[in-house]
Amino acid sequence: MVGIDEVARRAGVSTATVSRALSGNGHVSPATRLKVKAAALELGYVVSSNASSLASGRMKNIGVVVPFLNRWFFSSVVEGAQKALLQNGYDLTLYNLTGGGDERRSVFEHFLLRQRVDAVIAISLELTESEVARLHALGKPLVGVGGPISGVRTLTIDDVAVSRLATEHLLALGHTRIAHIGGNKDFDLDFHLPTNRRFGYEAALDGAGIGLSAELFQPADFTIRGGYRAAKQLLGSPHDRPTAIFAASDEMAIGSILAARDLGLVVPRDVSVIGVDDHELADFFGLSTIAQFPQGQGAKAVEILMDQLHPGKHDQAALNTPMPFELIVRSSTARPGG
Amino acid sequence: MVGIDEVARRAGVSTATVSRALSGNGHVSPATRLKVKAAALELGYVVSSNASSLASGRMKNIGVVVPFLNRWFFSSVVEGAQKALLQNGYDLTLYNLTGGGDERRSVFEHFLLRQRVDAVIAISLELTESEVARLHALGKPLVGVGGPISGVRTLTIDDVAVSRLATEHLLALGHTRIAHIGGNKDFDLDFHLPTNRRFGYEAALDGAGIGLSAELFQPADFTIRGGYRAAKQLLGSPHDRPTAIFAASDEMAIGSILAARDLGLVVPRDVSVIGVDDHELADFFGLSTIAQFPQGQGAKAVEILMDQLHPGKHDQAALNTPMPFELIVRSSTARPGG
DNA sequence: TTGAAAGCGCTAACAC
DNA sequence: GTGTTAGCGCTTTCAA
Repeated sequence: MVGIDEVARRAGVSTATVSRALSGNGHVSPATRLKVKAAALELGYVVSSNASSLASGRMKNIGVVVPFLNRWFFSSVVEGAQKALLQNGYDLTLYNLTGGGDERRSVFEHFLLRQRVDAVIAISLELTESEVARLHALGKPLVGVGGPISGVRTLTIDDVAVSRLATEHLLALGHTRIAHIGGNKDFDLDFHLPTNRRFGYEAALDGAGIGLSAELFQPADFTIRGGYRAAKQLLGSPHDRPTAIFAASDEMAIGSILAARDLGLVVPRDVSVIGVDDHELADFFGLSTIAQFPQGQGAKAVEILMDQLHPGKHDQAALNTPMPFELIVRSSTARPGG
Repeated sequence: MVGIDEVARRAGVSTATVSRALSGNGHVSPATRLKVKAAALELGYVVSSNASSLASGRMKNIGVVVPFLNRWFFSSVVEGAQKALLQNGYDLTLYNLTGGGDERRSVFEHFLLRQRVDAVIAISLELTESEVARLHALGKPLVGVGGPISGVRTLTIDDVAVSRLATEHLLALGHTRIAHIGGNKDFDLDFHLPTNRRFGYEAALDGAGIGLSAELFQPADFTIRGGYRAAKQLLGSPHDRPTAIFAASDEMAIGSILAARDLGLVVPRDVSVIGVDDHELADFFGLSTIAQFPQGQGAKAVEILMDQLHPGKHDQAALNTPMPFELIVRSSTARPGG
């Protein structure tokens, strides 16, 4: 590996100047900078991140903690964050908590502590108090995406508004018997969002002067399979079948569409279905949905961290921008009986 | 941050001894080791990975390069690798090439070179010659998973055997008009496996004395949507409709099942469908498939790297173990007309 | 604007 | 088995 001193010699300057020219910290005359960059390029020099980090205290590395990796939302957020980090010259170190237990503990008690990251992004994570404490003890910037972490700045769509919008879309079409498939209590512990989505649904019905009825709610686990089961329950009822279903995730909505088909119902003629996410499969199934943009959320998280890490370097990101969402109407929703 | 010298003072030993006791390198008396560990725990000491890496040349970090993250196979491999790395005290730094172009170049020309990783795992990546050259220039262990990299040890299932097995399953059930949905040429450039899967299919038919016919092959892009389109083409044919479809991925197989349903065909009565992967949705759709175990592949890649990084520490992993696969029969395959 | 030199916190010879 | 000490390769005062 070629080191900084070789570059210095080649460029006829000191190592200090090379460091300044390449990192952009401190002033170097344009001429020198050019010489140094040329020398570095010719020699194929790349800084040793360890030496640089040790000397400067900057790691150029962000830790990203996720509870799962093989779910659309999580991997999309990571993808968005990765791309943004790359552009800023940062690495992304991934900590996947799937499996829980020991792994989870060692991530918080060991891995995150070894001075390897400048900041942490926690995705849809419900953390214990001691975990939050450890994170704060790091003394490093921390931002959450998609899930509430007590005392931590979190990027998330307004779940109440999202589900209200979805429900209002159905109401506007003329539906009055609207079922909801949302998170069950177990899930709630980890995400909290199911509850909020339920609130929005209830608020919308309320606003339309429609009473809630318990048999129009089914809990499920945010998967296609879970949505399928829940929808079968709702649609199998011989009396007063709902004419529309609002599922708190696209995967559950897709499960609902499949359940409807298996019951011989035609979507949207017999039942309308709307989800939340704009999952990659939503388009294929013609699913109406409220899109959220997880990659944008990942990128935004990075932007905020960069602001904190390099104050003044970027335009200060508005710290309380709510994340955008958008109703996308496809072919799974229509007027009842239409 | 508490440093090694504080621990040394607290334990009444030198920093060298602390280093030895904590890292397990070099000999320390059991009594001393205990004292040191206790002191470290009390003080909440965790080594600075930078200082450690700089001094030792070991990064305790593996780079993982993936072309996509939000596909089941990739995220599963990463998950498996992550878990195995964690157990070995290693971090995982992720490089996602999605988007290609600039990002891709900077990963190879910058990020991987800054001495941050001890080794690299490349997942299903078709690399250019110059990229392979750069990787080799790192002088670090390198292992591929699921895709062929010229001159690099790669972990993969035997695609020919896999597709032969799938096809033979259909043949054994009595099918003779067996269609195949495989990769198209564009995809081939990146993966190569489609071709191999097609070979196995052809070999199996050949072995059964059944001639190939061009209209029984449809290219697709490994997604549900692609499989759906391809299957519509195959099953929509008014004459000599195939009685079975072997799709080179579960996602395409699921697309085929949905296409069959939309055409009014019943699976498996009118058409049998088999895929490859054992995707998380396979079970839900009752899909017969050849399972591969991506998490196991990720874990295996780590095992091999650990062997190379710490010779003698682990049992030498047999370097040429082919990755396992397994026929899983569910309800999407049956005797023709059954 | 540039150079000299003192560390950053740890590991690994080398001595004892 | 343990301590002493010289770096690892860079960044950053401080002086010039």
